[in-house]
Amino acid sequence: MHPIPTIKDVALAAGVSIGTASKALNGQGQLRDETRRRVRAVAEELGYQPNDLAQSLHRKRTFMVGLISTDNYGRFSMPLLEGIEHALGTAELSVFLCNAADDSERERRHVASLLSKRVDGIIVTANRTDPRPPLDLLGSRVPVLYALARVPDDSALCLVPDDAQGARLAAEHLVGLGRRRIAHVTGPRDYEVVGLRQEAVREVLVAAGLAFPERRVLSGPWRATWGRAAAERLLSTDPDIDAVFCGSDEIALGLTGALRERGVRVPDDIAVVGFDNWEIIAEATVPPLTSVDMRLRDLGHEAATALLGLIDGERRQGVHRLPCDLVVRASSGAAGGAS
Amino acid sequence: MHPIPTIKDVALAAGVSIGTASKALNGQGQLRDETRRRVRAVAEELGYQPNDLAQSLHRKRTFMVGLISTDNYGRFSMPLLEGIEHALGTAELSVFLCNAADDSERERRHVASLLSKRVDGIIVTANRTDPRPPLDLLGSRVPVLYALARVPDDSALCLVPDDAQGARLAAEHLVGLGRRRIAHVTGPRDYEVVGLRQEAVREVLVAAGLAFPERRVLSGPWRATWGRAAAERLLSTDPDIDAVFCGSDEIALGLTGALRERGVRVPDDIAVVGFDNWEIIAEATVPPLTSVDMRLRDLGHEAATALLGLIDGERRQGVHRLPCDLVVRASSGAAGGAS
DNA sequence: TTGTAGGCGTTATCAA
DNA sequence: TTGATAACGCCTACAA
Repeated sequence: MHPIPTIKDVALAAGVSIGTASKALNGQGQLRDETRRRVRAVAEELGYQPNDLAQSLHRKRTFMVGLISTDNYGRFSMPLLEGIEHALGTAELSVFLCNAADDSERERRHVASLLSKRVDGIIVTANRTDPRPPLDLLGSRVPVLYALARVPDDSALCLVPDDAQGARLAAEHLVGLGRRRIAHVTGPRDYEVVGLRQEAVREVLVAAGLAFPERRVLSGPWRATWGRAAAERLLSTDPDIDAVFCGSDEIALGLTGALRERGVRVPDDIAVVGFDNWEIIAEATVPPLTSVDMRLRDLGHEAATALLGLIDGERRQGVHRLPCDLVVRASSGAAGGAS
Repeated sequence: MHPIPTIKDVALAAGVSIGTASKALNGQGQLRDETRRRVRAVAEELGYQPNDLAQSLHRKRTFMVGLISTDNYGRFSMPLLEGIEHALGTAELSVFLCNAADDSERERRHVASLLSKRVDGIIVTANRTDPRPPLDLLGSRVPVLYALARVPDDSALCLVPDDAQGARLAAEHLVGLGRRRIAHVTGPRDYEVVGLRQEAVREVLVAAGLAFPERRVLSGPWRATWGRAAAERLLSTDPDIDAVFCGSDEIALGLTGALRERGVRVPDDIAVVGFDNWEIIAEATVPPLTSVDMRLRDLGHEAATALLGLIDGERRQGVHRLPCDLVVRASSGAAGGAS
């Protein structure tokens, strides 16, 4: 039994023709019950596994999709992957992993390979939602969906977190807790989300009749060290702030640590809210960090489901922004937040 | 051009037979140069992409491999994935992602699916190196390789980091810097690596004529909060220690933060070394953390390469332990470590 | 130098 | 109720 048994072997062993064996195994056509059972028994015994390649050749679907990621499996990819893989897995689709690592040449090669394999669709993921060039489909018409990524093309379907809404959640949370002088320590200005979130915060504060002067928006790298530096700066230039909304949990971790070392009590003196809800970081923070959750796993799930829709001929397009959650822990000083 | 062009379309458009077109495209057989060129030109123009499924059907290789991960894309998966995908990508192999999430039923289904697709091989990854049940191949003979995972089966090929050697690096580093009273704050005892590392540390200390009493080995969860708790415990029960080797960077982060808040200077009073070299964490630590690097990306690369070997008929087996690195930063107080 | 025919493993149509 | 036969898209002897 060295060679993998084919349907031919099954047919032979069961004493029927190939066609009959096929019907028996797929429950097609009219067969005597006994025949069907016999064929199936033989197949079982031989450990017969239908050859997907041959099947795909015949149907017009392969039940395979490509997943092209343009970042190096960063922190965001994982929950996204999980959601995608979960949704597709339940639909019995298989996923091809392709890491293009921002190299457009590799991306082309991956696309070519996927097309050769006749995947039913492609999902493109990135680690930032700023527009990227559309995937070059090499003339093909495969359905494509962008998750946590955006392209300038209006006919494309893109799923991204609703950063503005997430920021609003955070700001409203702090305002609702009575904080009046809120600072925003965020990432580099050339990230679209930095602008979106900042505007959202401003709207909330203005609506609450609170000030939000320029000096309370501090922009720097997405790192813990920047959080520390920002803490120093805030304490020296704007010592009366009572809350900080950070653009990432890393920043919040650094900031919180620096505040504590300076004797500032969190959340009593200054409440802190992060963004990303990266559990490891949020729970390593002291006290544990209230943070905005982009629900990337759900986004991945949604993306996969939407791709299935596209494959089935739906025509959705445009940029869809999925709502974020706020996960409340102790750092913001909300009642019961002592997680 | 709605339907994807096949070689038949190319042949037709080029005015040759299918066989001739095939030869022209693959550089087989004897053809007039002009014919070859013409066929290729037509193919190019039509955007012809050979159908991999059809090709795979009669070569005996699909150039696809399955990647089964049994953890939920944890932190270790990322570099591992990267290494694997990179190595296989350069070899023009495609990777099927399968997250079994420790559910043996899902694992079976994934294996069945992979076998149906006639993958050339399978890589199994986990997040801990304790023995797991061997993959049930459903009777098939596909080459399998375990990366960052181990099975009790001696004929299997498993690649894991050399935790003992890594721990030795850390211990020797500290001893070399003159530290004499070294504690080890590590993970749960039921992890194999916890025992391996602890033994390695002991050997190094004993060889250096240093004591390593039981009370200096503190075991708990792999989390920052445990690091904090351990710091308290050490300061109260064993206040004269001058170095701590932590079982993970998370633990080290928590421990270091707690030490600083207690007024202990790191590294002057107590040097700290972590394990994992998780950059985000190591650099969020104050001061930046010296840490053992398991070189997972290399391990992934190695794994993929080894799998290619198995596919080509090599017969490697057994557990191979790949050496770790020590990445020196400021927390251990080594000269020049002020990264 | 090129075309034909058979096969890779399956499914579906149509006779028998 | 079952068995040929023709695809699916491609490759490779072998024949012309």
